[in-house]
Amino acid sequence: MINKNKPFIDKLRSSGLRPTRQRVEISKFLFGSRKTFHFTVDDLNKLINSKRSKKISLATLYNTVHAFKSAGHLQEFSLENNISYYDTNISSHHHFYDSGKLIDIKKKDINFKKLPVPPSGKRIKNVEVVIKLENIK
Amino acid sequence: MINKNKPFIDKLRSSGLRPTRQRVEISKFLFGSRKTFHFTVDDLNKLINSKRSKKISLATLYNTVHAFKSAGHLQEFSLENNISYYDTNISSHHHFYDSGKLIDIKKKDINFKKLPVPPSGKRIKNVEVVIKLENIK
DNA sequence: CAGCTACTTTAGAATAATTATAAAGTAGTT
DNA sequence: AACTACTTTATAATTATTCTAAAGTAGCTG
Repeated sequence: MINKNKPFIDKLRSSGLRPTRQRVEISKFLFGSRKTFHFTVDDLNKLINSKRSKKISLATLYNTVHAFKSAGHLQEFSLENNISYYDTNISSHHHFYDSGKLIDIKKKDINFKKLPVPPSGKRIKNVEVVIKLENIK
Repeated sequence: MINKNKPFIDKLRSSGLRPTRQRVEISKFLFGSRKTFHFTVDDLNKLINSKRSKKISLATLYNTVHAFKSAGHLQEFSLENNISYYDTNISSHHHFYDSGKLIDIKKKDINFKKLPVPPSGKRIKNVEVVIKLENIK
């Protein structure tokens, strides 16, 4: 019973975060399924707080998402609408982007024939590809 | 004398925009040099309005930048900080991104060996690559 | 060129995502 | 059980952007 939360508690502990009720709940929500997904803090607020009697404050959602990002459990990115999107898929991969919606592209589905040399003193941290789509009329 | 503004006036007219004093000034600032660059509306505000007695209002800067974007004279994109960046280089190209700064990568410096097939009914509008850099320690 | 009309500019208010604040609560240690 | 540092929370503050509506202007048209 209490064991059901163990992996989430461990994940928090190993990231230097105390396993509070709120963090465990958010953790389960974000990492409890094999499926990865994209979300905004507003999504998270609606999805987590609609089904629970004890609401988690927006500030805590922000705090926790930032903590997870710093710990490397989430990837952040921003689209044209200037809202932060988060991705529970932290393996290197790419995206289709079509009218506000994101679709994952597996890393192996994009290969480079040629990449530029970074400026001196710098090295490549990661490569992000966004393929914008439009309707075929 | 008045001719100096002709190319900017023409550019505005051909985009269906009336050549107002404000638009011509902004146009000269953005497109008056051979060098392309990246900027935010806040940058534009500081750079344009610091050197002029007749200030251009922020609302006009936003309006004009949006109009130029719609006309295809500017490219918009967003980074992690949820601010809109604009690029006066509208040819297809890519970017290095390093601690808030952007460096252009020529299109020819990135080639793909493999790209994914878009979902049905959709086609690729464009492909944007951002290469994040880090310091070599 | 006077007058008209639709398009522009503008100051300021409104909005929305995010961050800051500081008081109350809690985890983990002693 | 008590203590302390870390957390949560409601709320205020901040910031980029958009909206509003009134005043100004460009480009006809007669």
